[in-house]
Amino acid sequence: MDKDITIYDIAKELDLSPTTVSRALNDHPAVNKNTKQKICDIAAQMGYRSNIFASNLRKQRTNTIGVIVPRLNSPFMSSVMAGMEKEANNADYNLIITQSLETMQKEITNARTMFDSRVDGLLVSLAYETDTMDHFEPFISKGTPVIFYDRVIEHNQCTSIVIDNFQAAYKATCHLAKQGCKRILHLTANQKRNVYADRLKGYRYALIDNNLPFDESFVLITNLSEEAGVEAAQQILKMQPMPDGLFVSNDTAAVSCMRELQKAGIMIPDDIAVVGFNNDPISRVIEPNLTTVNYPGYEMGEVAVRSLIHHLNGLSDITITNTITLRSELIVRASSLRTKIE
Amino acid sequence: MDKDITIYDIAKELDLSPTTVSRALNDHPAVNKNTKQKICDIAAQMGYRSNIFASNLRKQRTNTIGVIVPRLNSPFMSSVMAGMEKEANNADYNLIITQSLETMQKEITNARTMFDSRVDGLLVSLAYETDTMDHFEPFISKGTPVIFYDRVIEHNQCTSIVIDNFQAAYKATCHLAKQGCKRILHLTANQKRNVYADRLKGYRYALIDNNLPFDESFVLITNLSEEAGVEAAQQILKMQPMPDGLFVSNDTAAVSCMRELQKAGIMIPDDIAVVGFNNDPISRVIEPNLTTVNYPGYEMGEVAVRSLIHHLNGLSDITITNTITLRSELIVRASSLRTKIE
DNA sequence: ATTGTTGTTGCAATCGGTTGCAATATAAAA
DNA sequence: TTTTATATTGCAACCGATTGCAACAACAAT
Repeated sequence: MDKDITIYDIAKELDLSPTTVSRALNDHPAVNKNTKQKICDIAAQMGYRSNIFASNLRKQRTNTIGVIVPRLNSPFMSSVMAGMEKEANNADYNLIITQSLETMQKEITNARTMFDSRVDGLLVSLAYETDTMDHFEPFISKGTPVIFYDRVIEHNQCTSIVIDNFQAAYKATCHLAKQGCKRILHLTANQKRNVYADRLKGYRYALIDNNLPFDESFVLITNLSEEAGVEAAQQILKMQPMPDGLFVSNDTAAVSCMRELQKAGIMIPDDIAVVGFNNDPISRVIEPNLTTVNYPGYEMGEVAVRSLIHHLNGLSDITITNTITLRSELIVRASSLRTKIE
Repeated sequence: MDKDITIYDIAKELDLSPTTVSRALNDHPAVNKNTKQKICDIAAQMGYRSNIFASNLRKQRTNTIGVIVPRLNSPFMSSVMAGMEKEANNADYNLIITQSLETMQKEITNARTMFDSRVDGLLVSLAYETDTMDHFEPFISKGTPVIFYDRVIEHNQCTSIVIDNFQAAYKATCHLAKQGCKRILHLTANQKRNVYADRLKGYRYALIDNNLPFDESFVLITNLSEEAGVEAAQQILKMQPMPDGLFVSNDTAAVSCMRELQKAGIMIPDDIAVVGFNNDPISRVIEPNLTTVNYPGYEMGEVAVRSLIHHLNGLSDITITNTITLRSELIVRASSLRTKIE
């Protein structure tokens, strides 16, 4: 197993040309059946493996998909990655994964790496901060497809894969209103990102439709970390009057906020009803169980990769498709259910 | 931005040879300072980017690390991935990630993919089922370094990166014994894997050292999924007498088991004290908070990549290093603390 | 016997960098 | 002035697979 076997070695062995060997191994129709069989047998026997660099160099295609993700270690994003990996693997594509850690700087560097790696396509979920698309232009102008998922942006050459954040937030807020909440606070993140902007909008429309006043001081913009949840709770405790409903843009912050409120003696859902977002495992563990929006991460990953590969194979065209919206649903649990009202 | 710029284009532009251009861009010492400067300037200006396939083809090196992981979507593994990505990115390496989904079949396919992709090194955490190492032999005999992390196996050419599972389990079990538990049940997984075999061993030694009898029916082998936790709870409820202590090999199963027990009216920790493993976020959310073993996933990922790259750069030799053991610690929380005993 | 068709194979160029060795220029030493 | 050392640069082969085009054989159609 010292030196690598090449098609030249196989060719010499069978007294054929490298051309024929190459064709045989790629199942080209213009090769005699017997010859093909013989070549494949010998190849297997000699332990041949194709040199993908030579192949890529020649074919100008890499069979590699680049993924830029804000953070790998969140339950939602790791589900997305798992779904992507499965689909990519099925279609014989490799995945190169990098994380932006929510900074635009790293996102730009990552994009550059992907570009240099000549990925066949790029899947991106934007960092909190990102406010320019310049780093994706090289892909566009080279014709490399770019698909945004979850944290997306409008671009006339790129498909976006999302859930209906407006709708989800609208329903979540309406649900709180139905439970009798009059002063609903919204804890969310950077408004540059569609997911948070849309949710805020959904929240506002729901307030209007339920004849509740909108109060700017009832919208807290944070990074939705565990700590942010705690801080939000401390702020809430100081409010006069306190909110009686809480709609948080992710479960991590919702849970840590709930716990901090509980520590201060607040009863959930009676004093404050809470709704989260994502349906992370913790939402089913916290007491009372957290009402949340189920967010199909795994499917989102699958769909993203599948769309990309379809496009690469010419089976569809993502420059035409604008947006793919996946179904999400409000899962009502005890954290927002006021039995007395029901 | 239509056609890619090559070193030939730059060469022509400056009336130099491609050789010199290549050398200049790689900061080769045998190139005149001024020439180098000029070349770099033009390259930047023309938007040149190196074709890594041509380069890899010639250099027989890929600057890519392969990672095989059982599942991407677990809090522990996604932390490991995050740590790996950070370190790899720092050192200008790419990561190709695949998941075995706990089957040996997929692990073998993945290894094959990695081999074909000619990764410079391989990081592996074994699937539950795996019981042969044949699929890693091609790497070994080609001199491609392989490092195992977490779910490891003894191999005289490979370094393993682990925590001291024996020690951790020993401490966890002793802790339960100190809390007055006399009948401690151990819920764990496939004994093919070091992590679970070592923990069982730690559990057994702890029983001995605390003068507690070992009972085979008190060791449940499962896949540690959420469902497995529920089933374990149902089994436990049927036991006569019931265990009064529970040491579970991960937090997911520990939590779902606890909840099922609580549903049946069991008081935790008074009727049954529980210890988990991993320090997942849910362990801090469940009521009562789960005592668990803190498991440095992020660091493990960092260390794995760092060791690999050091080896690749000749700064160390992983065929000499046998095992790198990271620190872990028992985090005592309410799920195992019996105040009356304290 | 001639032309056409189909099936199979090979030639040679190509993808874009890298590198051993030789060539040349320039400066320093004899 | 000649010799030797040093600094720069280029030639040409190479890495391994792919592919347009031509070549050739075998056989059918005319």
